[in-house]
Amino acid sequence: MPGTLHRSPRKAKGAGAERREEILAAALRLFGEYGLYGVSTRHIAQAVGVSQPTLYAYFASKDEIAAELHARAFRELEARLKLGVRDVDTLEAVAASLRIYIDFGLENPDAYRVAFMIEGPHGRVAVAGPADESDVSVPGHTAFDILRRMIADLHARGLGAGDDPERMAQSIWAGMHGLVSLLIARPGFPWAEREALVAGHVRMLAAMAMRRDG
Amino acid sequence: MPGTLHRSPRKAKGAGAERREEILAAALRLFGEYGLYGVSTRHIAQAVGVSQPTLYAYFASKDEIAAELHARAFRELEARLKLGVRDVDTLEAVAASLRIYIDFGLENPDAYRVAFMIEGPHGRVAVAGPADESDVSVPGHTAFDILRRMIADLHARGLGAGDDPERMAQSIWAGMHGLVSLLIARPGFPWAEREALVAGHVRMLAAMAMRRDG
DNA sequence: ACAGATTACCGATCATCGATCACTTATCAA
DNA sequence: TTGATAAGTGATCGATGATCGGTAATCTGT
Repeated sequence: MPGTLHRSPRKAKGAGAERREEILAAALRLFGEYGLYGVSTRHIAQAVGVSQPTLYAYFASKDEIAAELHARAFRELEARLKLGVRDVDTLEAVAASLRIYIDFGLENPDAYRVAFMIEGPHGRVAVAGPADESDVSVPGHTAFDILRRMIADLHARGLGAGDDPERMAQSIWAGMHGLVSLLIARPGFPWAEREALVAGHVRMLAAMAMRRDG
Repeated sequence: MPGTLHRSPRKAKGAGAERREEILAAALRLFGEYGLYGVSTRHIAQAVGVSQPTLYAYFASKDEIAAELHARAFRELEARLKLGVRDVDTLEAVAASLRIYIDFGLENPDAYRVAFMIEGPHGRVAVAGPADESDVSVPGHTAFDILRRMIADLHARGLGAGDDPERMAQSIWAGMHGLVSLLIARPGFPWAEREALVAGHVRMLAAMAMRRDG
């Protein structure tokens, strides 16, 4: 007698798309704690309270769950940057804008890890949507564009004149990603006090973005 | 009749510890190309030309293979740093020392990925030896110590006086790791010309390490 | 030359993994 | 009441990391 069930599916009416959110919430928590490859689809299903095949009614694969979290993390980061990056006339203002990125990563290590630090198939970072990263529609490019525009803004004001703005933006991005990813990946390292470390780091990067000498 | 074999084991006399090296070489190449979780123990065994259980005669687990590669990558990096980091009296000299780290990562992306970028069990970076990263015997701390001493050297000469040397060293390390890991992980991103990007990045970091203002 | 110990290796097998399948149950529209 | 649809399940697939008992080649001591 296969397929017999004694529990009642659909606990409440119109549970429709909420299951999908439950799955994503559980997956985000578990991926952050145990890593993408340390969590099985059965673990996720158990955390949600459904059977394992049920996940495949909402996602085509485990990677697609990670890709959705990846895309959402980028959208959240972009939303924060759009709200937070305003005037960039002083070093403190530039540093504050850069902190938005770093604070996002440190406050959402699960999302940041899923978005930036988990190796996907073939050693590449998992990307939702088109696989061609030169496509500006790929999540993450919008976030980087905000940084790029900020640097271009500074350049138009005659700051950071000696360097190509594009290169400078990439250097600054790398500087921010490096600190966030290391703080997340190596919690056992004897780091300096975090607030001072982050504050000094963003001031360093902001100063480099604004310096007038070559 | 189980266990029957028609090929001859031990092709040449005294092949003893060479198998271990063959396994490590194959694993390094495959991990770099397909990622730690994109390569199975059967793939490694096939590349070496042995059966899969044979790997377990030389390593306790797949993770131990990765851990050995991790430790070797660190030793190689440390050797390069010890040889290359000398006088740090000019900005160019400091930048050249920092380039040793970045060039190592870009020239050995397989090793760098295994050492710094692959998430291990429980989302932590896989580490050979003691799990306590505050232990200085952990691979990687020696490499960082060289950087720390260089920064302390600058500090003793009255450069970078405004900042805590330890914090500065961690910021610089993060800046280097960020660029290397992003260049490796996101090859499809529209990066600026690599040589100019790297040269500008290390000059930026070196300038921060040596600046006299607060 | 021979016997025992050691080295190096293999086929078979295990639990678990991501994924697919046929099937059942609950709900709703006609 | 009936048919369609949404939602979920147990059984099962090939592949994975790891373990087991057993075999063939080599070495050592006599």
